[in-house]
Amino acid sequence: MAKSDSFFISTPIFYVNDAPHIGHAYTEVAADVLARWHRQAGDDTWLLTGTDEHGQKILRTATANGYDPRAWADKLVENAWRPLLELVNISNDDFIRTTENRHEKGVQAFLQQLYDTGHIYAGEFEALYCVGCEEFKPKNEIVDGEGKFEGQKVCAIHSKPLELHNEKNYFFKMSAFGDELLKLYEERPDFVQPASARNEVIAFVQQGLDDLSISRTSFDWGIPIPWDEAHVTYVWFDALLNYVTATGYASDEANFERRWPGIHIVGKDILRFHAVIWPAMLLAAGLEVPKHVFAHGWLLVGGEKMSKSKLTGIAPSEIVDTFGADAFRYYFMRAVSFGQDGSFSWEDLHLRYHAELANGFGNLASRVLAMNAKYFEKKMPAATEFTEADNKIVNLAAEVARLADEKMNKFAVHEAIAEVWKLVDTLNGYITEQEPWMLAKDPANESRLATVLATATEGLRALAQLLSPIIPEATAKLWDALGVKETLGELLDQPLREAGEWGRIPAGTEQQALAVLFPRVEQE
RNA sequence: CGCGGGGUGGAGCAGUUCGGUAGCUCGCCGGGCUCAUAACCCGGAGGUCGUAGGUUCAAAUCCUGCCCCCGCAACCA
Repeated sequence: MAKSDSFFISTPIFYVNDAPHIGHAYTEVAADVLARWHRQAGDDTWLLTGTDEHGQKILRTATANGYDPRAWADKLVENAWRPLLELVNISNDDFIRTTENRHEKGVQAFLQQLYDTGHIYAGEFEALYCVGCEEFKPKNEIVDGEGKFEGQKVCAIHSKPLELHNEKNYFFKMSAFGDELLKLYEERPDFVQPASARNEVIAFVQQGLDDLSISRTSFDWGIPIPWDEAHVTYVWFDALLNYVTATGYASDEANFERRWPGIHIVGKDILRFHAVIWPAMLLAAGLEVPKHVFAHGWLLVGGEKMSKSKLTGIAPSEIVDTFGADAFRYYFMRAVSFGQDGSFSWEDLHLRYHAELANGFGNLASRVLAMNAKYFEKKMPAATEFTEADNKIVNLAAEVARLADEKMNKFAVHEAIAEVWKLVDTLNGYITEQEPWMLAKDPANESRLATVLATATEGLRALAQLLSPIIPEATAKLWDALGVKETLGELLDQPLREAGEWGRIPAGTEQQALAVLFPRVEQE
């Protein structure tokens, strides 16, 4: 069992052939925010992401473009996927590609183990196969063709004719694990989250599980089955194993011990693979199942799922170029209930950016630092006696830090942010009520003025800490402006769960000018 | 009888697990303030919680029927 403070979290590995859109970036950001939160809270954190590069479709696209598949994947990884991570500031600790040696060796070791222990058998398989799905179709996904495909059987998903394939396949005896899986869902209600996803998975498994064909012979772009090299491994079986091959399965026992089991953040479309097939594979191998599988929702545009054919697919750079990576991260984490579908619109983005980031947080930082500069020569004022109003801020900061951590632990990212934002709003109100500009008019009030501004400045410090997992760029700027690097250290080293501790900035600390954190963006 | 999500003031959402004065953000109206990114603060108007029944002292929340929207079937998290 991994140590209790181990926090290994993964995104799905992305199919290299896809064009990155805001949905991919959304998944990455969600996992990244959770990872940054836990990392900064002091947990032994590891964020994994990567790419899925095998399979018939990739082979076909590569060939069609005049590349060999490996070079094709290289190109896409470097031109599309790694840049996506940089664009939205993903702090991944590792990036695994399924074509890497460490992965292929691990997959083969896993297969061999399952084969040796009788979980894999050779079978003759003849069934209707969908090239689009890269799989033989179960009865319920085969429908009668219409129009030009009249009289043929077509795939319910792709609406294209199925091909009758007959091949020797190796099968994973997944059918044997139905009861164990149901027991797992029962005993660990938080294994699959949110609850709607769990219900779906349970209903699916209750229908009974078939064995899973895990090898292919019709093409060779994949990982060879170790005992029969005429076969390559089915892409999903291959891809799912990335979570363990990346953390040392069959290669680095100590590291594997330290990281596994992990937490998987997935899109709801690939929930079954992660909540059914994957744990069954692990159970067969005698390994621990994941801690959690969390399925997030879709981003909808104009009330519908994004679609390239309807031109609603949006490249993350379109947003980042205008509003910045922080705004991208903040917006999707705040505006969408994590686990549910969320709607995206430029209007809403524009609105929230200004109301919450620019007017709320950015302006708060700006007004406080401006007053420190104006009334205390750019130095941290020395607080003296606290009034009830000051104490309310102190208590709220501690409360908010506690609740935000609680919410983050439950994957309720949107609620955690809402908690922290209470401090932003309350501080803005506090300043208005305390009227430091009035106090400044009479030298007799100097000590009160210092206490008010010191309180507000400590509030900014707490906010910088609490928000750095979500908006790392802006909070880093704020940290610099607070001038606390020498006394408190780097922002990313600030213990998150103690963000509410007060009086940490020494009086007299020299502050720097603060650049506008969230510049206003003209409506197009 | 395929599976799933959803219908709450103008917009977007929370609340539905364990029934008990309907809440948040934006927008709108009025006022305050001037430190600040024409920002900030306070107050107000606006909803029979899709619909028809049922259970209950009490239902957005539980039960039943119905209507509507959306997703899974699209190279797409």
